[in-house]
Amino acid sequence: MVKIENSKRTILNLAESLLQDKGFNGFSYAHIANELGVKNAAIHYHFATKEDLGVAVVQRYRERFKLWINNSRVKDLSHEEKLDWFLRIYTDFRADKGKVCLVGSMEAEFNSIPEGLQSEVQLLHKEMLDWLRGTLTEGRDAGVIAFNGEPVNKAALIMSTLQGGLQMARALGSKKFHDVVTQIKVDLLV
Amino acid sequence: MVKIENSKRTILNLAESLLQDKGFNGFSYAHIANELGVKNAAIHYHFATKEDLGVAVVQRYRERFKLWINNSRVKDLSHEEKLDWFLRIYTDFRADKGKVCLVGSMEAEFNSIPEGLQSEVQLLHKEMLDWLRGTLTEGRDAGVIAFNGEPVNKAALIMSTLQGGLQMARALGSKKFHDVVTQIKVDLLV
DNA sequence: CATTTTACTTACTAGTTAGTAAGCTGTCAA
DNA sequence: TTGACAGCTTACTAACTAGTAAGTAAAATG
Repeated sequence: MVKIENSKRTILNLAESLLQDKGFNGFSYAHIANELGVKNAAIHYHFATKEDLGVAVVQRYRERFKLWINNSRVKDLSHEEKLDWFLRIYTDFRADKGKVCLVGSMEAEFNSIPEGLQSEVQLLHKEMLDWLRGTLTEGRDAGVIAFNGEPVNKAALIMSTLQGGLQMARALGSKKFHDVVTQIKVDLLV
Repeated sequence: MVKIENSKRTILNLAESLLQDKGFNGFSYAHIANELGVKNAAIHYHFATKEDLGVAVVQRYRERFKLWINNSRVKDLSHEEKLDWFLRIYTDFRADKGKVCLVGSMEAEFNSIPEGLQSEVQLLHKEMLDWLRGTLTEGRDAGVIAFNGEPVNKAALIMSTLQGGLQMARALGSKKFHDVVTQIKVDLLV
């Protein structure tokens, strides 16, 4: 028996990757089991249902996001740097690796995923929007970024743009995503 | 035998609706067959494979878009009205009906759909981007809209925003999508 | 009227899906 | 050293998946 170190985390990592890659309806327990060299029952041992697995992936992501934004490495950045940090998550960890946002992937097939998962996605989306809204408000008050309209709407616009942009990058290449990020910044220049 | 009038078109309509609702991996031939009150073999008679069906849906959509933009009802609109027409497609026919864009739905699960379908999605996305880029260029030249940066990038941003915005509307309600459209317009005001 | 074609149905297949029940084995604590 | 438990495997199920082959009834065609 080849012992896999920290199986639960390994399964979560793989599930997260598959979610961003193929969507919730695009992967199966068999995919995960094969990749890990175990039987599908081993996955069910850690996560009784596929809904449980999906929920666990999103919950972990939510906790990670909360940790990041409350960590001094991000908290103590300037307003501009905070925005750059947020945009870099999308470019470095997603667009350049052909992945899409967890939120986007699951909202696209929102009506064909379990209810518990829908709720988690809702919460994650709200939390990210909330942080972005706050950062935009502070940045504009400090005079380092500029935009018309309500911060809450601008935050929704930027998150939607990044979400849709990652999907566009799938079909039209990651260069297109970088162009979109460039335009987001152009639209925020003082 | 209850004869269904124009079955092929009825199947395409239902498939298009299901694609926007649940994604390519989220519906089956059985769903369509049940809804139409026929057997799944009847669907295979019209569309041999699921890939064929998906491709036909996107091709029809591409032709429809081409017809629209070349029709005088759209062609002869003012620059502002053209943009409004484009945004209204998303609000009236998608957000307010809980649907997402065909392009967005299939790009989110791009890596788990057949190749022939990927190509069609690519073409549709390019064609829509191209029209939007042209419209933005003309509008700015005419002085009725304003934005910084390249029209090609602004077009990519707006389409990404709409695509991501529809998905956000799924989880957070269609009011949020209207807010995003408002912000798009705010960002284009002279 | 005979024949072909259209639009199906019936009946099936092989593969995949999430999920389960029971058994096995190495580790660790008492 | 015994027993509990974690972490699996083996072996299975029922439901669903896309897809197929053969047959049928009605309409179109010649």
